[in-house]
Amino acid sequence: MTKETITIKDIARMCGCGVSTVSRALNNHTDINPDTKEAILKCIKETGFVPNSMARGLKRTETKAIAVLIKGITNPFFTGMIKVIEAEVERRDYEMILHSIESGSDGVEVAAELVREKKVQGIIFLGGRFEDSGDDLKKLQVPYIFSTVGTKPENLDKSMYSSVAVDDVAESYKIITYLLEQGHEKIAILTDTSMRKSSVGNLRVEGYKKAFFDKGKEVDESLIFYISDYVETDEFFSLKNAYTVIKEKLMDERFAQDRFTALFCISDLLAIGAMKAIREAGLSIPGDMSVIGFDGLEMMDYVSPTVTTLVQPTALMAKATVELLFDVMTGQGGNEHLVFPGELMIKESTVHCGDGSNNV
Amino acid sequence: MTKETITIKDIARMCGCGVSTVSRALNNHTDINPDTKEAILKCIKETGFVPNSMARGLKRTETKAIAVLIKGITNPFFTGMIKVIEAEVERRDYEMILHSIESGSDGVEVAAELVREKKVQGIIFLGGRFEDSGDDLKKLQVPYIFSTVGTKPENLDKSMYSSVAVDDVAESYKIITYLLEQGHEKIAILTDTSMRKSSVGNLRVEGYKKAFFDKGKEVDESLIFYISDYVETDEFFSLKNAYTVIKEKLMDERFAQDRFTALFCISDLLAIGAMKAIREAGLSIPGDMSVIGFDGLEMMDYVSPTVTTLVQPTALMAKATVELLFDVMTGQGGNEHLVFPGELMIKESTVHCGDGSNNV
DNA sequence: TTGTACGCGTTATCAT
DNA sequence: ATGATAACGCGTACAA
Repeated sequence: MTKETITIKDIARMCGCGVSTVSRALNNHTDINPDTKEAILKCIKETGFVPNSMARGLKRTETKAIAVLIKGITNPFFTGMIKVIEAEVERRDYEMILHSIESGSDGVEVAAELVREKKVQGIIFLGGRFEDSGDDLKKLQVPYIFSTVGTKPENLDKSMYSSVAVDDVAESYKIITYLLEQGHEKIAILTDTSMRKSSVGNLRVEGYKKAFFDKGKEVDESLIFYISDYVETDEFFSLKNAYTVIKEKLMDERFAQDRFTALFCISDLLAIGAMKAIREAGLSIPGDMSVIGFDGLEMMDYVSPTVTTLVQPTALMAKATVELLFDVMTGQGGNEHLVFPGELMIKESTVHCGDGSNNV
Repeated sequence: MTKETITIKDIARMCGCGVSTVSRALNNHTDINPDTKEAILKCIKETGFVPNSMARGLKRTETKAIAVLIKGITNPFFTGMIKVIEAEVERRDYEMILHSIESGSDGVEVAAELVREKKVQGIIFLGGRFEDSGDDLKKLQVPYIFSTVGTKPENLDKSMYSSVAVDDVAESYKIITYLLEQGHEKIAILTDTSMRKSSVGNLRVEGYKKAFFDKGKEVDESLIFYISDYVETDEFFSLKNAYTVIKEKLMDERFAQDRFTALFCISDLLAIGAMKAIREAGLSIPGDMSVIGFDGLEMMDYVSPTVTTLVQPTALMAKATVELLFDVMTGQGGNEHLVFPGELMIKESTVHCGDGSNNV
């Protein structure tokens, strides 16, 4: 029952050779007689011997492993990317160590620990915020890449890391321009927080303002809804938060003549939450209110009405993330910053302003 | 820049003591002067020293780590549980090694590897199928628990493992009974596959049949929709699959007089997909068709109409999973099989048969 | 209570 | 091409 742990020494003894020869066979070294190698490998297979990775890691400088640090594991947007990343990493015969980062921490400490303890060769940060992590990141001894992270570290040269993302400002600009061209004037944006300088949310707010500016329109700051003003949580991107905020907004303005006619939510999940509040206020989508999300979750095409959203090419981005990281790891290339184009998928939740309103 | 790796020796030298004293301080040994211990811990904190887990694992028989093997990481139902499990494991000062299992494999081999290489002390299987894994599981040297896994291993005594789940048969029975009492007679069920004997799907089909039987009604086998009959994929629980199957079913039966009036989808995701197909067929929910899901995803309360679903107490189940595993690991208790009660949350998607139909 | 020295299983260096 | 041996960083007898 209790299989005695079999070591490299046992193999050596059984094969009548030294441990170093066995090690050579294990690690595909060239300086070994093919015949002895074959004999050893055969013996290994028979005994079912597997090298102890602890001992291996203790001695080896490098392990074939990378780490993926995900902030927000409940977000379908990220889990969708994990699947692709996992496949890509496995294809390269590397191990992927997956770690979920609790809200509050940025995970750089976890990353450092992973480098120290598990000797991972590279790190993928999936989501999260890193504006204040420059100094900690500098201590990281391995290449790292920010994938779909809007908040790059300040205080850190761009040549020190790689990144893969969409252009948040430009894509947001695209969205708002579309709404403006549909005749919407009072366009609200639901974003996370104004507290951090360079969050994804603020980048998208930047695009929002830019679009207004370029059309020669003024921005109504009161139409920028910050979730952090209403709820006390780190998990901004929740259905409930969006619901709560929009509910309150619509109560305030319900009887105002000039309610906003379009709402851009900076994530699809927020859009789902917001839409419930809009419906409960007795407003029809898109008749009374156009809604746009961001991410391109599969789900947006399955709810009713289907939701216009900016689709991020997640599969491509995930692939590029792994490819870029490995290129840097193997020295085949330097750090790069890849920007992928999003695509605005027009669905049922948006119409020309005034169209389809429910006053039949 | 390049922070030289700091070891226990460095700490010993800096504190003017031997390595064993440092080790004692690290591992909360009793035979150490509280003062020296404090001084050492202070020094450790200042230097940011962290013991190398590889070296530690090489020496130690046991590592404070458990593994969580998740099948279907894109499923919000599971990721929601991960968060709780993670917190609970951390609270016990253990490391949680998270591994996503690709579809096709049951992950038992991965588990064995984790035991061998990472020396994990216990394993949580989150989702998946294990009917044919009995023999492989027997070789596992550590306690393991199936959490929200409907397909327990055959050919393996129940005292060999623990489990946490709802009673799939009973909860399904509850759902169908409710529909029958609402006057529905032709009730369809959308399930995954008939190929495996004891899948979650088949357990729920069993409850479905039982409910009919107990009401003295006959089961119409043609109303049991198996996704595997229509799509060739391992990922049965996808929006798209549900959509495809129900779309086809409604095309077939659209003009039949006796279309089914209620649909029970064995997961909430399937319900979302199915509802799109139902809407596209020109049918109203719940007017023409009542729909019920299973799992209790938060999202079900945010779509329109809100969807009646059987809520699984995920937080409780996740906590119980960790607690039970640790009890077995520490020898504080034997293997157990916990069954949690689900709760049928009635929402807008279900009505009494005939009520609210759209022939105004 | 504390320090010294050895061993955990593997890889890398060196001699042969 | 091969084998002996020294590390890797830590835990722990054992000695003091």
